[in-house]
Amino acid sequence: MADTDLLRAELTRAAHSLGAPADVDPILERPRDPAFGDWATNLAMVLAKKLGQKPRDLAAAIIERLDQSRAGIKSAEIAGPGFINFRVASDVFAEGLRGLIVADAAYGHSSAGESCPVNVEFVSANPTGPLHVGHGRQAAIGDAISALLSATGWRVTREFYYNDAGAQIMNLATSVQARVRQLGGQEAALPEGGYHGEYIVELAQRYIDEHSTDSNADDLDAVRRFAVRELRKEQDRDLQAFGVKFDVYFLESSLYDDKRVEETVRRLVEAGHTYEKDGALWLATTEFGDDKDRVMRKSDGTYTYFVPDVAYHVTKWERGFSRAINVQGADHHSTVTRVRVGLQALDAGIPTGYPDYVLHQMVTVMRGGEEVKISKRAGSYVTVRDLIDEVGRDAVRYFFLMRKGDSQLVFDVDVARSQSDENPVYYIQMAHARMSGIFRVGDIDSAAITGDDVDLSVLELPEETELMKALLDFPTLIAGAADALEPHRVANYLHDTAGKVHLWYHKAHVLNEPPPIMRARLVLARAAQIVLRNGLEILGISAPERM
RNA sequence: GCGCGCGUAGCUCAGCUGGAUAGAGCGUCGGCCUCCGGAGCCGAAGGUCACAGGUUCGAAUCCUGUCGCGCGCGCCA
Repeated sequence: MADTDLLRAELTRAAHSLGAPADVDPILERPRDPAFGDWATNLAMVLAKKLGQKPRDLAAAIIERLDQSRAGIKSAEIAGPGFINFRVASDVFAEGLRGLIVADAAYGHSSAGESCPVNVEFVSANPTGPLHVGHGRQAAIGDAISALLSATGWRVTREFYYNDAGAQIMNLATSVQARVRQLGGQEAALPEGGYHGEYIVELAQRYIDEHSTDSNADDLDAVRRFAVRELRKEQDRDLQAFGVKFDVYFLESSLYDDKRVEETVRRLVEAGHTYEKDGALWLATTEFGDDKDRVMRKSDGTYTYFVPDVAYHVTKWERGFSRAINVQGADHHSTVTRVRVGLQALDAGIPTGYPDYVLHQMVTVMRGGEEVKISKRAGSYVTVRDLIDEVGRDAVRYFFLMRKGDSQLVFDVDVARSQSDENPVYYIQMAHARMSGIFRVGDIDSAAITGDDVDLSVLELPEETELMKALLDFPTLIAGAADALEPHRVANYLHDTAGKVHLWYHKAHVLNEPPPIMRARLVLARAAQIVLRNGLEILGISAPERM
């Protein structure tokens, strides 16, 4: 139903009749300057060389062969070095708006994913402390990617992987144990590389309160179970406050319980890519492009983290996820090669690029013009909870999503918490609230607006045309953002579109205008409201009716 | 040293997978409140797209090199 399909088909037909290869795929884009028209194509320039003609001559020939009414355009002009600029027939806009309103909550959605299962793993924090800002960025990005994939027809499973089995968990347990003993008045040093955050002391105190028979924390296993359980609860609370829900929580420890780790080692050995050296078992990852071989089983008999990671991804594959996406901080990028290589070494028919990775760069938190590095509770890092408490869920989400993942992000707390025009998230929400306000003040049921029997050709202001174009671009934008796994495109689109909404709102009154004008503008207001709401929905940000 | 990412306005960043005169917000300067909410709108100034080559009709975008910043490079996760 894309409004460009007809035009593209006509262009293809015209190009073929001029001798273009069978696989021509005309590209249509919005000209930078709206004065050039509604759509432009570089088709003539692309074909000029192949057909041995001058671009402008070719453009003229293409236009001549175009059935303009069938293509849904009212004019086609040659410009510059050989662009063809089009103006669409006004009923194309009208039909687009009506279709938008009928689709309502489904507008922008598609069935491109054909209900294929996809696993999106994100956050995956160790249960050794509160979630930090990096986890926050992952949570926002992972959740938005999941929403984008759902909207484009994929069957999404949001998954959280708990590293609850490794050495760092023992580290946590002994850290808490030391704090318990300190609280009991004993000399007890934190272990090497132990956790220093204030939250460890809090955990120790609660352990004492709840375990009167073990006031010296001699039962290290009990301490471990207690600490992991409490920290998982705390992480769950933070994620809930952030509005993120997971479908599956996968425990690393279960891979040991189910013997999947050993099974994976066995299969790797069987596949013939392993060898023993210095008392350890190695995987020859260099055979698959890694820069050095990796240890699988240490000389002390335990496994490196890499083995359960591979075993874990085997379960994703075996659970039927032909597509898997991992959202991680760039500080983990070395695992990308290793996991993929490990899967390849199994010779199990898993594709080379499995799983997909979306890596995001580091986050810097600024307050008062200075970098914030310390959270009192967590010690060496700022927590997600700190940010949510200070600036609110919507602003935190937006700020984590407004930038491309692969550039570093500066989170300016002062801007995020300001309730003014400095703050882009309020700007977008305000645009939505304004559209809602029109219906509220006019006492009109927005859901009853259909656009049927309304003459939309009276929407003639340039601000109205620009707004309509933006609204009709939404499905393409969503498809592109989902395809590229780049939710920041949605954030930027919404900010841009909100600007067009404000502009129009300022320029054109809706209520108390002559009935034909008012009815047409109500349709536009309804369409804008739907697009803003659907876009915010994908980002996990609320769309308030009033602010 | 090697690998990955980044370098665009004073600051924070977009730039739709190679297109037309380089875009936004903030900041600076100057305007607009009988109004469906001013949490808004309009205008101005501000650029060697890090640098040097290359590819082609056409490069911020692709390739090579140099410089700078971040992250990673363990029988840690």
